[in-house]
Amino acid sequence: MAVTAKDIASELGLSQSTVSRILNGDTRQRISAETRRRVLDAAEKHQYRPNALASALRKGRTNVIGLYTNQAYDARNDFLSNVLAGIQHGCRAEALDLLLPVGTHSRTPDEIFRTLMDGRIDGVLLHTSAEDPVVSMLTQAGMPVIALADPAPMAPALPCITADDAGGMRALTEFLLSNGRHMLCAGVSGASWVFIEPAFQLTSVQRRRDAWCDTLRNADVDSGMIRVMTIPDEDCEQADWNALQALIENGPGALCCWNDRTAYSLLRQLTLRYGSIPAHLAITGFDGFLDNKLPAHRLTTVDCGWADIGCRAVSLLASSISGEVIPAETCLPASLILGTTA
Amino acid sequence: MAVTAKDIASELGLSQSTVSRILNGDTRQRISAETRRRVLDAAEKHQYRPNALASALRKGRTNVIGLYTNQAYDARNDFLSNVLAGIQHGCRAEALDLLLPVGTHSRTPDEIFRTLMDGRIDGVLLHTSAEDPVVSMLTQAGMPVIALADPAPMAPALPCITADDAGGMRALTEFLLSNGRHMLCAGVSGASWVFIEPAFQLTSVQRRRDAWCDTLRNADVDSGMIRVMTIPDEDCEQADWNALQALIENGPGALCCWNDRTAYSLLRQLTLRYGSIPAHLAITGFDGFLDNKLPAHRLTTVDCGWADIGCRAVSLLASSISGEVIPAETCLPASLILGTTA
DNA sequence: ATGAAAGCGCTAACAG
DNA sequence: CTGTTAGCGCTTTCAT
Repeated sequence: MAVTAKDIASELGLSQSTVSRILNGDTRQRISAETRRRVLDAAEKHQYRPNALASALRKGRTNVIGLYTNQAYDARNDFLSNVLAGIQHGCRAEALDLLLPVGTHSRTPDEIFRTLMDGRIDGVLLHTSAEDPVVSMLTQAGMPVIALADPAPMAPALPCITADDAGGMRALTEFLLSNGRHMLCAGVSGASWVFIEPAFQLTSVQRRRDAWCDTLRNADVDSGMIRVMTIPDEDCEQADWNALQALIENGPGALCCWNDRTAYSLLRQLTLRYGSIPAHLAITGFDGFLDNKLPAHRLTTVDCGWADIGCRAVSLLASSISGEVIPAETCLPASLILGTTA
Repeated sequence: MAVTAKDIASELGLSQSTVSRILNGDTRQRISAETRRRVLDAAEKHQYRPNALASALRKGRTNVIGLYTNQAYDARNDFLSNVLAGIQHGCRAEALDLLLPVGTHSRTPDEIFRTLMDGRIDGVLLHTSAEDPVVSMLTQAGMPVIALADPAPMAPALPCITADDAGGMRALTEFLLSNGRHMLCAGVSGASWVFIEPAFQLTSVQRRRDAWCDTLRNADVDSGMIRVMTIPDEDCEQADWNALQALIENGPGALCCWNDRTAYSLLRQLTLRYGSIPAHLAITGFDGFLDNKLPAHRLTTVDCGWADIGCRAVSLLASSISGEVIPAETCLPASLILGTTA
């Protein structure tokens, strides 16, 4: 059985509250150097460690935050892996621990809400869709919350941390217009500009698409050559390949995928269908998830710094927990990664 | 402020314990259907959720387990990513949540031990070196523990879960001998057999190396052609390339890397030095971490099912927590993955 | 400078 | 069938 403050107190003939006071380094009251030493020694000797549960119950503060995502955790999920690594980093800086309440997908919103609100955590990092009822339940209950990556349009009050979708996409598109494969340079007409996005709508998707369209229009690209193509999910296997094929075989073009996962699936499909990536195509992604094993190609993409975002999210949440007012949106810069696909 | 059982009790004119009893579904005592209904309704109405801290404090059971690793969590760490995914899965099955105590690297063993023993967790999954003092501190303190992947030679009592290192390596080596690139077939003499392992010694490394050596000797491979090469870390950049080059340019050979990470680094180095992977070489790894983006090669390796191991580890830990005796070692099968590198 | 006491919210033994 | 009581281990007034 673990040794308690009470044990130490009775061994030393002191009251438990005195022991607690000393061990907490309470500076407001004066304590005799003598007693302090005795208590500290005894604590050391018995390997005393305060019970975090009791302390948290009393203080109403656990120093644990939770991560709630509606995605199944999966080693293949680069986004989650990267963000999680950053969160861990941030937790260390803030002296917080991280609780991963599991099975949060595949349970009812109500159950999830209960799990999240059972007193074990001080705040929650959210990565879920805007329609997720859990979000509003949490905010209504007053749980400190930071949304990761996507501002929730339905809950404008929800603070969030994002990558600079617009800035990153602008940089990427300007690169394509000025320095990309020569067939695409601003002067060249006849090049097709295709933006590939998923059927589900996220704020980040919209922001990227809009920045892309705007940048092209500002560069006087013929709007007849600009096209947004929707795929059901994130995988280009499901794309409308009749349309895509027509575009591809018609001449030079840029296939701008809304994120890296879609870009990789596009590269895969092109390789399968054409034997290799047609040289007159520029393919780009967005996220900065580079292959760390055997890169057959280095994707041209935008580094969102997802790990930094995870880390920063924790520090924001910590501020929120301690009652500070935090900005509605914190947007971190995104930077271009020049690969070989554009 | 959250609504408590006491609130509900006073609203209904009942005692708090009655409320608690009903909400816990205590079946030992009979409760009037009438009261039950009233309590349940009130709980529902007020969105009552029991405080997990108070409950845990009282019961001495938190239903949370911890993961302690001496590695820094990193999105690039395939092992951790895979195991973590499996752990999450296992936690769901056991109705446990997972606490990631952070900064466990970069703190003193004593601090880590304190963090792990502060009452928040019922058991710990370990992934660390055998010499880590935290391990013996935990076992001595009676904390239920399962070691992941590597049996700790110093603490034979420590239950662990492993992949079948020997079986997997045997299957892999036999494949090389019988079906691999034809220059290596059993009949062909003059082929070099190199096992590449790290300077640090783990049980899994030894088991793999021994199974490899044994299988070759049993196949009557000239022991003069068998060689174990040590690299400082896991990266082949640091290998003795003079020796390696001599072997490679001397004729056909198999370069058997102790794990996938080393194998990928070897493939990278070979590509850098020779322009491509020399056709007369067979390269193999061990782990089953395949590239999910743009595989330039598909590594021939052994699937250890790390996610399954993570999942199973949780179920073992759950048994251990509830007092059951669990086997010293649980070894899960490993299976061959036939790629293009051997 | 230290002690006594109240209580965080819950469970579980014991009464009745 | 339900209420009373006694804690779990800690923090935090309020006394002394």
